[in-house]
Amino acid sequence: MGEVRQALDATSAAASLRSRGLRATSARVSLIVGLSELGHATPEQLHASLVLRLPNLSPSTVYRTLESLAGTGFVRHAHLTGAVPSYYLSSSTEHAHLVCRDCGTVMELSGRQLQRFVADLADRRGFSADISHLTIEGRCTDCFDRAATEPGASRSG
Amino acid sequence: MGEVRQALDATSAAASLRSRGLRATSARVSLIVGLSELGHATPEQLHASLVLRLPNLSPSTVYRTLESLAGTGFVRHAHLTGAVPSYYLSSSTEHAHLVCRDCGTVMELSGRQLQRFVADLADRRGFSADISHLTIEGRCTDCFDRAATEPGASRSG
DNA sequence: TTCAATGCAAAGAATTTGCATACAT
DNA sequence: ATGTATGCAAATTCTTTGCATTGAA
Repeated sequence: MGEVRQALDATSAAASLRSRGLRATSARVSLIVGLSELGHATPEQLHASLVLRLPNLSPSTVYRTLESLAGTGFVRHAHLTGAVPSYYLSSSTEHAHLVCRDCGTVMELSGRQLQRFVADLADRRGFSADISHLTIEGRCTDCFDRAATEPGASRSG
Repeated sequence: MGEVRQALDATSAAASLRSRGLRATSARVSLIVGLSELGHATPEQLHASLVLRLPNLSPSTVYRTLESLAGTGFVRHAHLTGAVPSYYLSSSTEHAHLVCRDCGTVMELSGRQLQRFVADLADRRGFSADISHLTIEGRCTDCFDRAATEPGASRSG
């Protein structure tokens, strides 16, 4: 499920915040560190995770902080689970997401791997795709094989 | 915004319902006709549109009916606007959606046009993509050109 | 007649907002 | 000291559920 990307420590999280003109409060620093550990998380998931350490962290702070961080480009969101936005640190290079609908695994698809497709779309349709918002649902290798092996039972309904 | 696909008349909507073992109530028939006119719509949009003609159509009926129609494959949904599912008649062939984030136009991208990309994904990542859930955000030709012409102003603000 | 489908209203869940306080700068 | 960011609680919004009734078959 969660792949650790770059475990961001509190010190550099604070520095990043200040460099963007945001205050390095403990809630905010914890939120960034937590998000870097989780990889991708919805506001609720993030709050649930952080509240274990910060018992009086309020949901509204999580919502507001994520929005504020998204405003400065510090985090981005994609719609990995359909309804609710999942946030992730935007420090890595631009990428789309592959989401397995059976096991929930999230994989990244680099811009390079999408290059030809994006160019094709521009040529044929005149459409300039924003790949950082792109989520591709489907099945990962394991779940695909499993589904072929055990016909009838896949997972959650 | 809305492109008319195949305007489904009430008679054939009723017939389609019955052939799937569903009852052809007036609310349900209107919902299908309305959806075929709108092309893509969220439950709320659809209710707002239908309630003009059916003043006491309740939101819950729209939610329940869409779910029931989705269960029989009569409609599908995609996440065109991010948070909320947009429904559309699944009568046409499998396709993904291109959504312009500036003007909101929704275009279809046929499975054929995605073939190479999907094959690539399978080869390189072992990922079996479900293109009917695929939504690609970006800018259509017009909005792209407009953004280039009028720097600074992108959207209806 | 029978039971799926509906409308209504209440419940629930998720997110936003108002405001006094706390705390980073 | 200053004003951003926070916690709390209330308010909103969206969606689901319970239940008596309607109406398609």
